[in-house]
Amino acid sequence: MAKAGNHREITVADVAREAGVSKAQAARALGAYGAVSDAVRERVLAAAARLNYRPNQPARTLNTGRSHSVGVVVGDIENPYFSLATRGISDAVERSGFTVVLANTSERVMAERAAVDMLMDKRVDGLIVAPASTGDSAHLRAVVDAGRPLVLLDRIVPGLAVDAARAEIEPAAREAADHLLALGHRRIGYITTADGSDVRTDGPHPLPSPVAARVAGLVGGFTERGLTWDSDLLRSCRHDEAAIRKAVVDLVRGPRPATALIASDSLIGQVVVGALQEEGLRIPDDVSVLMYDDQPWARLVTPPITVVAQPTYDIGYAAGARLAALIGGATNSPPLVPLPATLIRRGSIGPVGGGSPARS
Amino acid sequence: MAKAGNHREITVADVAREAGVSKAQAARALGAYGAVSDAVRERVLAAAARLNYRPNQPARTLNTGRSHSVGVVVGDIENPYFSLATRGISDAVERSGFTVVLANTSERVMAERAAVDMLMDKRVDGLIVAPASTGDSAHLRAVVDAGRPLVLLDRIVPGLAVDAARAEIEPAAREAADHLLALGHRRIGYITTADGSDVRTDGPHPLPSPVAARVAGLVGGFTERGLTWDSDLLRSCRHDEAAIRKAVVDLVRGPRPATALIASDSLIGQVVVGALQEEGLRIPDDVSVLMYDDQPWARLVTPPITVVAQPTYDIGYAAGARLAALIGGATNSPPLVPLPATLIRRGSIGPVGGGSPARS
DNA sequence: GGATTCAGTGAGACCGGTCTCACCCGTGTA
DNA sequence: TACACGGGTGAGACCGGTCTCACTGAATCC
Repeated sequence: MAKAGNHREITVADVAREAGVSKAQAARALGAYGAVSDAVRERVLAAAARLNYRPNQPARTLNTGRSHSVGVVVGDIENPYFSLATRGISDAVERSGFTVVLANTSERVMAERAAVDMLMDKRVDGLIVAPASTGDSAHLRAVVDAGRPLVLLDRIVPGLAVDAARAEIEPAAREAADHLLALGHRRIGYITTADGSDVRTDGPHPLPSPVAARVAGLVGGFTERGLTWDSDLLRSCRHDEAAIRKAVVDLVRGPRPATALIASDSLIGQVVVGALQEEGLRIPDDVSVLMYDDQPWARLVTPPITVVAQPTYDIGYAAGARLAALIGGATNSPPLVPLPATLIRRGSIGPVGGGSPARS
Repeated sequence: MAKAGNHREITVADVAREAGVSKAQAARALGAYGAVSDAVRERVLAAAARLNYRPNQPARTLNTGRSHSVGVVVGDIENPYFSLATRGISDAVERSGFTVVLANTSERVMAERAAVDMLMDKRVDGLIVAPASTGDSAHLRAVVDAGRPLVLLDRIVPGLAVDAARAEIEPAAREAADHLLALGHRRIGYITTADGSDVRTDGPHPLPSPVAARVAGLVGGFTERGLTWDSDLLRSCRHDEAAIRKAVVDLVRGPRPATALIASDSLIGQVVVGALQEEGLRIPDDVSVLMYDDQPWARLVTPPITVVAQPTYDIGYAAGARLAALIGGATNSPPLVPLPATLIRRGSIGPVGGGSPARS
């Protein structure tokens, strides 16, 4: 009585008995493989329908090795970037008959490792991971060593030769930098929540993480003009509203205030815009704002926010489609290419000193 | 060579051989069940670590019947409501060692049925479903008949006696109605994307879907004052931006224009605010706006939007926690109670005719 | 001191499918 | 007519775990 299951599960054996054929034939008819006569197939299918038979996937997985599911490991599903990308992934893989097993990591490498292990134990057919760190990727290497298809999302891991679905950020970042510089901005604050270790403002970026690409575009604009971007203006804070607010205030109220602020994603952008409003600073008269990731609300606020938009859904879809192809063993499927990101000029970037001084 | 798996999987038998014990003992040590001497356990664990053994979950599931995963079926993960609720679910069930298998239905009952079937086939230990329809719930009934724990999210299905994690919408809806009525609004448009069949404006609502609860609160405010809400003002459109825009224009530009608009969720709210801006109508001077579901951007637009906020994350978390308890067979776990929704007054609702006439 | 208990152990059945293999039988071919 | 071929069939091994069961030997009991 402990288990409510007085409904014993219907198995192929039951169906076979009902249809008056062997278990093997019933399985063949139900699994649509091997040779089965029309008469037998019909009888089996009818019996299955009568008994309301449902196949046991884990049993099937056990000896085929295929689970028809893919693992998706993201930092945080409540982040609009990831939820939209996940939708794309989901749409793509479901077309190929896969289901999505989701894991959040809260951007913690330890949680990511645990999630990857668990998904591997579940024998997912493939994995899509938005790696929390560019270093510390032994668990990802283990995935490819085990021969399980892996596609990265949004971020690249140096030295890990796997496909990555992402946007080509740097040109748009550069365009945005040019836009700001042309309007006289020199003190441009950059606010991100990535770990400091992920961002390098020095030296070349052979395999940049998306944040590094954003920063690289900015730096490129400065250097081309013989200027240097003051890297003190880079604020890498905890993913925490108060920390972001503090960074904003620091940047715009400091001794040498920033005249423009770049938010590394839309979650940060929300806080930046809110903090500026609370500080009584007008956009773009007092402070110009650029946000990464377009969101519907960016057009709704006053002024509408200038953004660098990524085709997030498409990135997710491409990741899912590519993974499905890899699982299918399709060697002819083209590898992933970065999708273009575009600068959308709206009203949140204006000339330096466009308004009356905010203070003093 | 077709299969890349030259790395044959390590099994308990391999570990047993390596440790010099029987398969049964190795399994017991690894699975932490049964009686095992310290010496054997130590040897087995060491051997497992040496061979880098990982358990095969599907095999485990096959004969325990437990997959340690729960299915989550939502309309659309890219909807902020669902992505936040999913995060809550995920956090809750992961605490109990479950992983989340996600399925989007695009609010189509057919897709929902297919998703539920697939998840049942995968032998998920329990299911959380945001049902697309209040009717047509045979597939959900089948879940409970099969003895598999089920928790509904956000919506209720009449006649289906299962827990539902949701907000108590009606009081807040009523408060919002009173707020609008007190400011003189009589022509209040309501825009939703639910199927028309889900909304009843007539008769009692013993088990209302959330949309019905929202409408019921509105209607209640009218009837208490001896007024009637003109149900022509209810627009139930396809989930499609153009359709929503058209509904907005119809309502505010018709022969007897609405003076206030209620958006049934934040996705609709975005479109409503955008459409109003494009129409050159000022909020709240020309049209007042109420939105369901608070979103960070609602505070950012000018004026900030008055909303009915739900504790979405908590609703998801409660659903996940309850499901985990049900799976664990905990009969002492309290059933779910609706969480309070609250009206947050910001600046988007004003008196009727607060501004100069918009036209004519 | 003999009976009882019980932790510890290994053999092997079992979960519900898939798949190999041997076999049957009707047809086409030499 | 003898033989090869191949679709259709059933018995049973197998996937990788769990779990029952019988058995051992040491500790406990009377």
